Amino acid sequence: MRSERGVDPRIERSRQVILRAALDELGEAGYGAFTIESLAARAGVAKSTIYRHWPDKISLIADAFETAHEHAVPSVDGLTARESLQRLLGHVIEVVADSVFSSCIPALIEGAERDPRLREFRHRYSALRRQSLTALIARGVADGEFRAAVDPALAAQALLGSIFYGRLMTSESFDSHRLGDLIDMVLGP
Amino acid sequence: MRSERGVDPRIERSRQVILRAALDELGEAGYGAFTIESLAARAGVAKSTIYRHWPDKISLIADAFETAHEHAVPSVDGLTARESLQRLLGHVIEVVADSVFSSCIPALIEGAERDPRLREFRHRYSALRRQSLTALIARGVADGEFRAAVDPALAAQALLGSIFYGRLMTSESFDSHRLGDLIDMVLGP
DNA sequence: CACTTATAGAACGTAACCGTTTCGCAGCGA
DNA sequence: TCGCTGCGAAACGGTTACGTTCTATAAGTG
Repeated sequence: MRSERGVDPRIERSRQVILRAALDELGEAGYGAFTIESLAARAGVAKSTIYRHWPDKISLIADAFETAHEHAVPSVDGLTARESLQRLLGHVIEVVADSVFSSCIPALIEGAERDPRLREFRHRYSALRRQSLTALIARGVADGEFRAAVDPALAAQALLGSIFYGRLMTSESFDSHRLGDLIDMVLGP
Repeated sequence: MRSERGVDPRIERSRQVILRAALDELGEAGYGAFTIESLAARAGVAKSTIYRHWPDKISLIADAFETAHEHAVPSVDGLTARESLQRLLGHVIEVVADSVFSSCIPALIEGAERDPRLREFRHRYSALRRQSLTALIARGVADGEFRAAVDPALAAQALLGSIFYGRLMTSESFDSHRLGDLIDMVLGP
């Protein structure tokens, strides 16, 4: 038995290479056409290596999403609620418009429809972001920055919904130049 | 050669049975796991019959969406813009929350990512609805029913986005009791 | 009724992917 | 250096779906 410290680095190295390739593959092939064999080819790895680390396709995909979940969220220290919103949503727009993760969103939605683990991840993923937005909006309402009648949770959903709707149902992503207008419209002055 | 009028009714009957079953299958299995063989089994039809009507899976799916596209949109004659919005969006909420079509939305999104024909359909489908909403909102703005600063297109996207975001990224669909609040928040008085 | 033809059902070869196993190698820790 | 073990590569049988072809049936037409 190996000691805790002296873990063979090949294990983690393989894991990272495979998980990264998994997101690429998922974005290109989609949830249904994602296969272990094509992943192995893309990652430059033997099929048996993948099966040594994960029991099945679902575990691997769920793992890949979890691992990629560490986002660089922009700092909002010392900003007004409106400025913070502008910055956070601007970041969402960027990520949703173009990133490895972005191209996986359709696959995530499709996968979440079939598998409870992906559904759980998707829910956690969206809930976290929505909650922080909601808290921020609530602060803005309390400070008189936004209209008093605004329901923070509903507003957060409208803002995020605008961005995701563009990505998922139309062919263009949200135009970041209109973010200010969107915030004004939903939250008022 | 047959006359134009005396077309064999078996053809159209088969088409309808298959297209209907295709939506069911698409909703249950998803875009990737959709197969001709499982569709044939579900429709109670021979595989060869399907291949006689469509050259491949994509054509069939695109056809199924087109055929199912005839919606019963509620009448909005003689209503104010706000009342019309309430009714139209209420209908969207119903459809998105629960219908054969609803369960196909994830598959449509996934499929649109892979195939230009489905992308085209999705775009047309969403654009139509968005445009009629936009026109309605513009009317409300012109009539002073909504805030003057409202951008109709942006508002339409925010309203629809709220509804679709709930369906696609969270586990709950939009609560129709909050529709009034949503409209008030986005469009003011 | 006699004809045409769409369909059901079965069989076919092909291809992809499954998940497992075996083996030789090379990177690793001690 | 030695022993361990993760890895690449290849092969395996099994399964599923592909798209095509054939035949008998039965529904439609005139």
